[in-house]
Amino acid sequence: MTGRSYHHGDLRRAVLDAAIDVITTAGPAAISLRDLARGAGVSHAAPAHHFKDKAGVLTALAVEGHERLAAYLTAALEDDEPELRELGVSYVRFALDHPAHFEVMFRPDLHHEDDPELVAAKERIAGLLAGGVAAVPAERRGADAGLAAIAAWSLAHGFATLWRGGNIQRPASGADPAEVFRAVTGLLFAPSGE
Amino acid sequence: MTGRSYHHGDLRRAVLDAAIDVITTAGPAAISLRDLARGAGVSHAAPAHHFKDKAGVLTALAVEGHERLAAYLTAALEDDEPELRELGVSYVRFALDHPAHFEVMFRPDLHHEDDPELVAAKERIAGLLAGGVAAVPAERRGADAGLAAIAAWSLAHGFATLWRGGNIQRPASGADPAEVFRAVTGLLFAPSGE
DNA sequence: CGGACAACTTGTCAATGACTAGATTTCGCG
DNA sequence: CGCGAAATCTAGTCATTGACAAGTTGTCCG
Repeated sequence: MTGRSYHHGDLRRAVLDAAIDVITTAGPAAISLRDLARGAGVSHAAPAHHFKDKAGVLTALAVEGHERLAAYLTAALEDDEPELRELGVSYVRFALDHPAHFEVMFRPDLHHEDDPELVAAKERIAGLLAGGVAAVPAERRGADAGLAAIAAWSLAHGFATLWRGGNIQRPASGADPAEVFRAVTGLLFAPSGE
Repeated sequence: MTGRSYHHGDLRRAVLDAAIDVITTAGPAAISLRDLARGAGVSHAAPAHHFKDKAGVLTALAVEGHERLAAYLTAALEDDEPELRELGVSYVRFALDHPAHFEVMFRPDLHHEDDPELVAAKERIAGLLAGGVAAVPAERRGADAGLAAIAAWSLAHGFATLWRGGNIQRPASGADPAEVFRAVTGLLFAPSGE
């Protein structure tokens, strides 16, 4: 090894990390393959060898995001007595912890929609959510588990999205959004007391 | 008037409509100012006079979207005995009727965030939602109206977003998403029967 | 050691966003 | 009515970008 020469070592990860940075601070519209290449110290065409396209980079990010989300959700489900609420809280936490991934994951126009890895990752998430909801006792989630899954996912996803966009006026400044979300779920899933 | 000559007549609207078309079919990442100009039959720099920027076009679209959404929501609130559920259904219907607007409205990185018109339009929506929720009898929405508003908004927004992204497996193919959403709200807001 | 393969570079091309200067038209206002 | 200012649009330019092609360097395996 003659110092950093021809081969980068792990260009793929370097590009992904740089993309995460840019997206986090300036949004997905601001990424430029050439800029990512510059940041990694390689030529402008190097990234194309790992991700065929610009969309390829974002597709890879989306896949990675789904994988990380899966980790969050499985952690919440590993609890002895999994609660629907905690599943949602995990979802929200993921969105806040990994904003760049979250940003790209649900933007089909930015990536290769039919990428097999992406499709598989999406299915895994859907399965995790459906399974997690179904595991909750029917008295606490209604008769239709499928509908309950849609409700839970919608609530968590909407909350995370709106919060990130600054559309939700924070009840108490500096409040932990995940805690706010917890309060919201309490309101919805147990309106008759608790 | 010597036929269509120098002045277009309503270039602003023509550009916006063209943008709506492109976004609807290919997403916001696919718009190009020059392309929009071509579609309107004007020179490549003409749009810049109505919308300073590319972001300016999207900002205008976001403002317009908020205005249309406000119309949907006020219509739902004009009911004699406004129901929280119908407010949500209106929200979902708007998202499905005007996908391009909806797509842009919650994407801060695409427009000029501090545009006064945009800020005002956003505040109007937030006010409508908060007011609509507060008008619902406290027994049917819990004690904390602010929290209820967040819940309702999150649910409707998440559902609309996920549906549009194809993340929700349609319970019955061809089902009206707004009806599915109605079922979802029934599940959440009245879990103890109804 | 030799060739196949992967990783990277250099060069190129059309397209784009933004900017400038100038042409044409409309409109306010005396 | 008429003139000048402002609005609208055109034409030209520049740096940047994504994609592609062809060549270079390094690695690995038989």
